Order: sequence, then structure tokens, then C-alpha cells
Amino acid sequence: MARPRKFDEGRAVDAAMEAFWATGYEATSTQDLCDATGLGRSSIYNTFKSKHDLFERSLARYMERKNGELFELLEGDLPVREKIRTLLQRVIDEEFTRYTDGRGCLVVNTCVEVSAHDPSVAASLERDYGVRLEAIRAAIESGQRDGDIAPDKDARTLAHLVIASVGGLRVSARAGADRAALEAVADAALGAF
Amino acid sequence: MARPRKFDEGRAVDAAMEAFWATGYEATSTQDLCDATGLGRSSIYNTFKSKHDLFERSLARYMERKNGELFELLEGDLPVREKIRTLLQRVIDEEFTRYTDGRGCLVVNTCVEVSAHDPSVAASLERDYGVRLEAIRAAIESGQRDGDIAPDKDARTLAHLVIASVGGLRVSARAGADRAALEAVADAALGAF
DNA sequence: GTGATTTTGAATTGATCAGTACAAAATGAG
DNA sequence: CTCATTTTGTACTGATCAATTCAAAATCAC
Repeated sequence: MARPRKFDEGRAVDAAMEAFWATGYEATSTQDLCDATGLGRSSIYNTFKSKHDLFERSLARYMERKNGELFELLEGDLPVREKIRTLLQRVIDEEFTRYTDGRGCLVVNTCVEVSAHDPSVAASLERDYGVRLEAIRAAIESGQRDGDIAPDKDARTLAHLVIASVGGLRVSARAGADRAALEAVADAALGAF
Repeated sequence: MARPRKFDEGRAVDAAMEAFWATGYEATSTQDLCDATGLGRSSIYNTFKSKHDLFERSLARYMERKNGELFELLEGDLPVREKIRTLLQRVIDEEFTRYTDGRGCLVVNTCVEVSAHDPSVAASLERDYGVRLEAIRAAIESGQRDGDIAPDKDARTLAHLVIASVGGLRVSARAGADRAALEAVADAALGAF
């Protein structure tokens, strides 16, 4: 029928995601996106409606990837408290990984940088928050049935606490807190369980 | 001697601070800064070296203001736990104040948006973190001497936890968590005391 | 091969970016 | 008043912004 694409759309979104993740939405230019994806401007605008559209798809891809890791962890057979501990430890490890240092988490970055000025992105973030909340809440309730966590505690609240702890650790890491301090904070947060 | 300025430098920094706070560093243009301050470009560049310089002064002004409020709270005569509770409640109230909705906290915003790409700003944020940490730690130790907080707990760790809780609440608010959820999270964080 | 269809690259759009040049306006010192 | 000094407004710099235009290149159905 017609000339075929010589690039993979998914890989392009992945590459764009890396760029937005490293630099932020505003500070990533369309030229940066061309460089990162290896595509020309025409290919990008022919495939995606706009920089904004490509960003939303990059963000969705990031959420998909990160939530996949989260679900995998939660589906494992560790005691729930250990699952949460592992989650928080992973966040700390990520924040202090030398090669990716400073990127943090695209979801957290987007919450702070774009959500207030972009209703569509805000809705996407809110949906994602709900997905994570529900998964963590279910894991905690399961832990309560197993007797790992006191049954009188509100699983939903604990799930909110886990999510807030992740955000808090990430912001503190960016603010200059050292690793030992964040590990102590994670321990303290686990004390609520 | 010479023609006098017809504007107040401090008020100009205040106005610039509001602009950066509302819109972020990258998304605030020098024209926005002219509009916000009411100054012409010449006056701005004659007074401040660059947009970056004005940003750093705006950030310093914000820290000064916010830390002033914090010190005032910590110097009061509430039990320490109540001081922390008040601090967290204020953060939640701020995040849900209709007129300023979405601005969040300039320090948190800057941690996420700027710190990784700007060593000078990162150093300023780290210094500020240290200032807040020390003030909160001292208040907690004082509470331990008063018997309000168990003396076997590490005051420094609890102070890190307070700062991380503030960051976590602010990120969660931007992610779409509702007020009741954040108040429950704040209560849970207070459980560590 | 021919034609319909799509992708691609290069050039270009007007707008906006941060920052500067420069002369007019405003002041106090003498 | 006159002069030295500083601020101010306007116009402008070259660079870069997101996005578009358009024709050449590439493919498949026929």
C-alpha cells in the first residue's frame, strides 16, 4: 500500500520517556526528542500529535513499567511488611544510583512540574494514584488476613501512607538528605505497620 | 548623585518569587517576571544579573519566609507532638487552599524541577534542609527532656521523618489524594512519635 | 513498471526565548 | 543651571521554541 515506517513506535516512546524523565517536560525541546528518538521532526509529528501528546504517551509508558514492577513485588510471597520494606528500599537505591542520579521518578516529577497546569495530565496522575493505592491496599488487607499486620489498622490509610512515604523519600533525596537518613526514615515509616 | 530607583528591590523579589512559585523556573519567562514585578527589562537586568540570579534570590526569600514561620511555631509552647501536628496540618491546608491551589511549595518544586541540573541551587536546597533539620531536631530533643517524647527515639531521625512527611504530603496532594486521606497519613506519621 | 499512499528530510514558519544596546529621563552635587 | 551618574523605556540581538510545508523517497497492490 504505502511506504512502511522504519522505526518502532514503542521504542520511540521509550526514548522520549527517557528524555522527559531526565530533563522534565518544559526543558525537553522537540529537538531533544528528535535526538533522543533518532527520528526526524516529520516522523515525530506524523506519529504523535504534538510534544504534549508524546509526553502523555511517555508518562503512560512509565506508569505501565513502574506499576508492573510494583505488582510483581506485591504478588510475591514475602510477608507484606517485607514487601513494603523492599519497595521503600528500592526507591532509596534508585535515588542514589549514580548513573541515573537526579532523574528521580517521572510520576513524582510530573506531579510537581506539570499537574497543576495541565488537567489532562492531572487526571492521568490521579488515575495512576488510584491504581497504586488499590494494589497496595489489597496487599495490606491480605497481610491482615495472614496475621502479618494488625487487623484494626485501616488498610487504605496505610496504603496512602506508603505512597506518601515514597514521595517523601524522593523529595528528601533531591533536597540533599543522605542515604542513611532516608533508610532511617523508611524504617520509621514501617513502624506504622 | 544620580537618578534614584522608583521601585523597592525587596518587593520586586517578592513578586518574582510569586511568579516562580506559581509557574516554575523554566516556564516563567523574563517577560512574565517583568509583568509580575511591574518593572521593565532594563530595571530587572540592571538590578539582578540574570533570570537565574533572580530565581536564586526568590528562592532564598521563600526559604527565609517559610523558615520564619517554622521557627515561630517551634518556639511556641505547645507540646512538641502538637507542634509537629500543626506543621503537617498547615501543609495540608496550604495544599487545599483554593486561591493558591496547585502552587505547592517552592522548595519542594525546586527540589524536583531544578536541583538535579543546577549545582548552585542544589547547594542552597541542601543548606536549607540542614537548617530545617536542626531546628526540628532541637525541638524534638527539647520534647524528650520534657517527657513528651520517648527518650530512646533518635531525634535526628524523627526530624528527617517530619521533613519527608511534608514532602510526601505535598506530592500526594499534587497526585490527587483527597484531604481526608492526607489527614489520615499525617496522623499515621505522628504515630512514630 | 505504474499509481496510490505514506514516510521522510530539509527548509521554513512566526512566536518567543534570555539578554543587550542605547539614548532619554531623572536626580543630586557643585 | 550644569555636569556626572544612574535608572528607565524602547528597540533590538541571535538563538531557539513548537509546529508546518512540501517535495523526494519508499513501498505495495495491481
